[in-house]
Amino acid sequence: MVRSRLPADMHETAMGDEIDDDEARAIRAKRIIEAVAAIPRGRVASYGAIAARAGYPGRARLIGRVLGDAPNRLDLPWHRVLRADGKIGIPPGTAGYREQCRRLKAEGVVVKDGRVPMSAFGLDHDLDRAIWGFPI
DNA sequence: GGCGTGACGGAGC
DNA sequence: AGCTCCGCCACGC
Repeated sequence: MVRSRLPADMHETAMGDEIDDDEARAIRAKRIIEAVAAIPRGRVASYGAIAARAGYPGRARLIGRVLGDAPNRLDLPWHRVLRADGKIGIPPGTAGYREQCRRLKAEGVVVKDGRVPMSAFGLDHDLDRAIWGFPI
């Protein structure tokens, strides 16, 4: 059993439990998948927000990696994850890009030129409404 | 063990 | 809005 040397997984081993790199990857994937699964239908979140919510702040790129490896499960709303500016992260012209557009529009999310207005569909929208009583 | 790459993000211009 | 850098870091050569 090899202790994980992945820098960001050190907190996993801080309690003294021995884990190898594969297990560390599995834990990361699980947390990230759960965070993605928690995005409500018709709403979107940024890679960075999911990273933070999964316990990996500042590591937005990790989310793209995990989602890229994850199977295209129908029950995993991977399409609700976008760049911070609302743009689709998958390179335009690819099948994945078109699929993401399709799945977003299918649940009422507005996609214009490969971009979603985060102010209207991002989770902050709900937060602002909860705090202020209306979207700001 | 370097090195380039990327489904990122923020700052600066 | 767009375009550099720069920090980030797992992966595959």
